[in-house]
Amino acid sequence: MNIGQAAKASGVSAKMIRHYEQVGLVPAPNRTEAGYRQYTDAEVHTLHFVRRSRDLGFSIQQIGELVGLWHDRKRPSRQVKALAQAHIQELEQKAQELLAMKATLEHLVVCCHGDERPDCPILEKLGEEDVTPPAATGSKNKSKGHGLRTRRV
Amino acid sequence: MNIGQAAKASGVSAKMIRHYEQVGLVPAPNRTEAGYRQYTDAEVHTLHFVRRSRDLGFSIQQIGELVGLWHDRKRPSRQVKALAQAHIQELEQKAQELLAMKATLEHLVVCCHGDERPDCPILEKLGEEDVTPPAATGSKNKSKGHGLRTRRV
DNA sequence: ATCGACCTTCCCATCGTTGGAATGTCAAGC
DNA sequence: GCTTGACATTCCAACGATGGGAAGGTCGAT
Repeated sequence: MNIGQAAKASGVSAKMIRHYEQVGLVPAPNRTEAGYRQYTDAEVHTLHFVRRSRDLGFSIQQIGELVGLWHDRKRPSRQVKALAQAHIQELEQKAQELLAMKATLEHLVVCCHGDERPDCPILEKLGEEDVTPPAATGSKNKSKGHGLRTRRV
Repeated sequence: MNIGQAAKASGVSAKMIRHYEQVGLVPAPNRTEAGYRQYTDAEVHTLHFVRRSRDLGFSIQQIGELVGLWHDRKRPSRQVKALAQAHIQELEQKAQELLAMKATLEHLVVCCHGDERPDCPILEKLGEEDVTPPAATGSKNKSKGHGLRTRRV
């Protein structure tokens, strides 16, 4: 299987397959004499696994761990579960941050009549003091870490 | 005001102030003979505005528009409101995507006993067919655009 | 004069993904 | 055979926002 077919079969673009190989997320496949990558079904399967992990928002590094655990038949399921649960926490936190922003913005938006007149409470509030006064989520977690971005498909 | 003071006063790091200037988000301030940037209160105010917009998850480009509207005394508030509402939509969509991932993952996690035994439904499901079967959010919106990431503070 | 705190510009890294350019290879048609 | 088009290869750069650091200039105070 060439990289193009592997891409179609796995749902990972050829570009990304090469990238994943380069960063060591997946092992380098065999090559033809001309240098073309040749993928076995097992390798495509791994790529598919990676793709679905990515769809769940795992970072490359986390996926690396998942793939490692996946290939290790003796891993304790505890490890996998812990990884997944930690990720659930991240997802929850990110979502709450976004929703907090949304709430703040909605709070501003309802004050703005949104017509042809120039006076706009949204801009005024943004220009004045602290936005986000209403009900901080309690935890002072302002999320420092890596971005946790959603797929762009 | 030097850039350091402006940074403290506005909540935008000196690094980012220079960056914003470079990408044209804020105008270049006057300089001393030695080349030091000098910020007026009005400029610091603009930086503060930028900072708070950033806190609400607006992209650089959107903030550019907001700043433009902010400085234009005659803008119709309708424009601002529309911009804000569009952003609310983005935030909502992103949050829902994250929560959908979370739901899927939780669905996998409850199936895993998470002990010392190696069999793990999480990995099995990831390795098999389509994850995310339970209740797609209806909209096929897989969010293509720019990342919409949360601040790292 | 010298020290430390500040400023300047420039380059690099992150994270995941995509784009392009320049070049090489394969399989098919004429 | 030879051309053509669809593939493949590599390398280099970009996005978004931010941080880190080097190498050097400037300020204020002792």
